[in-house]
Amino acid sequence: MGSRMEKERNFSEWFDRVLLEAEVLDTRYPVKGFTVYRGWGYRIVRAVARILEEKLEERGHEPMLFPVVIPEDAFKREAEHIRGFEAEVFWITRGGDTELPRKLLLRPTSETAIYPLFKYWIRSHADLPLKMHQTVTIYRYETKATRPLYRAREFLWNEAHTAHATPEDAERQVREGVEIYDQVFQRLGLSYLILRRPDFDKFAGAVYSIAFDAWNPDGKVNQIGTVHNLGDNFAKAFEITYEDESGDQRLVHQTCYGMGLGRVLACIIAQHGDDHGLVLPPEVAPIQVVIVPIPYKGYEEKLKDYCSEVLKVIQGGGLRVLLDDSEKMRPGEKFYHWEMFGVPVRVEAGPKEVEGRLVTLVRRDTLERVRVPLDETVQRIWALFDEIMENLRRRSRKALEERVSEALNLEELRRGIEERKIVKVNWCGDQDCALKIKEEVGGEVRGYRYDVEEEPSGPCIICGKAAEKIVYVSRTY
RNA sequence: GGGGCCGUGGUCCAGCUUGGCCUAAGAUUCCUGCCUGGGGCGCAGGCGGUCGUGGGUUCAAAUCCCACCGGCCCCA
Repeated sequence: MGSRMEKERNFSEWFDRVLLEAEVLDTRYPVKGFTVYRGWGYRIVRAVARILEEKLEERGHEPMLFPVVIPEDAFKREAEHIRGFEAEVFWITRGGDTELPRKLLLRPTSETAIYPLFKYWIRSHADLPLKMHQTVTIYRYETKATRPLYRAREFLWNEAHTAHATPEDAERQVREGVEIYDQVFQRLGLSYLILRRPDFDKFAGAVYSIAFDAWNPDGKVNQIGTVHNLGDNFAKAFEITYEDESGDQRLVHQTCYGMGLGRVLACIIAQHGDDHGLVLPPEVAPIQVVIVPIPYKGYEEKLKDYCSEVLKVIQGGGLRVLLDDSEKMRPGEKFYHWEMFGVPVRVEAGPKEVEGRLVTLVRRDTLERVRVPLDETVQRIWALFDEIMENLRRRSRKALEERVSEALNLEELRRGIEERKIVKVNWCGDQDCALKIKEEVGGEVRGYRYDVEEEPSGPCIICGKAAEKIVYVSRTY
């Protein structure tokens, strides 16, 4: 492809092209809202999932796998929850040509699948806390426009569900959930705001919700994870009780949290990518190092031997490496190719390197090159990985900071949203004022900072009454 | 929920207004061969299309009409 791709100028087009050319997805599957993960994309997603699963299991979450179908009666147990999801449910009403006596639905999230079993598993305080997680696909009949990775009707996520003896322990668990997600996202070099959602926007059935809103080049925030305190709402609906030390039956307190793996992938692509394509954090790159030989007449044999040696050395360093010795592409073409795929480090080896027993290293994030001795190569690559991550993290954080602005009146807010900013405003806490904001400027009140205390700097931007919180307003996916 | 735009070999797209010279043009990709080789090189030859799907109008439809499927954008 000869033409330029400009991420900042036309994000949407850039994104679609990267998905296609870097073989992340094939969006041509002929059903709205359903897409195919191709090898490169799926390997990245699995790497992200692996990091998360490891962390969850370190912290005592047991992996499980629940069925995709939920019976109608279980789904309808918790009133708020139904209200939140009913409009988006895919129903199974027939088997062959038999009408099912009991309708089934495809999970839009798994609370109502899992909690009836929690009731079996939890008998006494000794069974608590109960912590599980699963990585599965979920199904939501989205009525808004679908978008690959950002908003689909089938998507991959990991969800964790926990049950506790006390509200305090559930509170502690919420903090743990936030911490785990924060650590995973930090490892990927992503930047986001951790916001407590306003009550009108919390998860259906929750007491409150916390969300990770990541910045996106087009100015719409990307919700990559949420953590909910469910209180005893579901425990009441599903009669999940335990016997405490004094022999009384008590309701459990629950939490759940979910990470949208497709959205995390979108976030990696959107935050780190550049006009050459993907830029992958080394930890999740399917191939971390690609060796590109630079042939020259009369050097064929020597070069081939040298490249095999380089390959062995790098493999010996525990790196996922590919020697691209195909003759289909010229070196320059290979450079562009592997840059599109986001391979973190390229190793070039030509006549000069053969002579001096050197290699040329090129880092993907800055495209800077450096020539180093072969016997230092492995350690230099590992060091480069650290530098790349540090740079990606710094760049992304700076981009977030530049995207956040403040507004003291509606006009400033409108301008901020038009400029694709995430705008801080004073808010009284009234839902009507939040609705007014959306009507007037098109951005939504996403909530207030969870990890940082922020005092309002003036009255509510809409009604002028005393402000309760500083909230962040942004367009959304 | 409302409005607009779009769908033509793998990809990007011309043709559609004014139906017939369309047996569908071009670029790119892909295949064969030669030549190359430190940033998308060059030459020659070749493969590849139910014009999104279904119906309708017509002597004649990629082109006009209807429905559906899929995609994009804007607004609420």
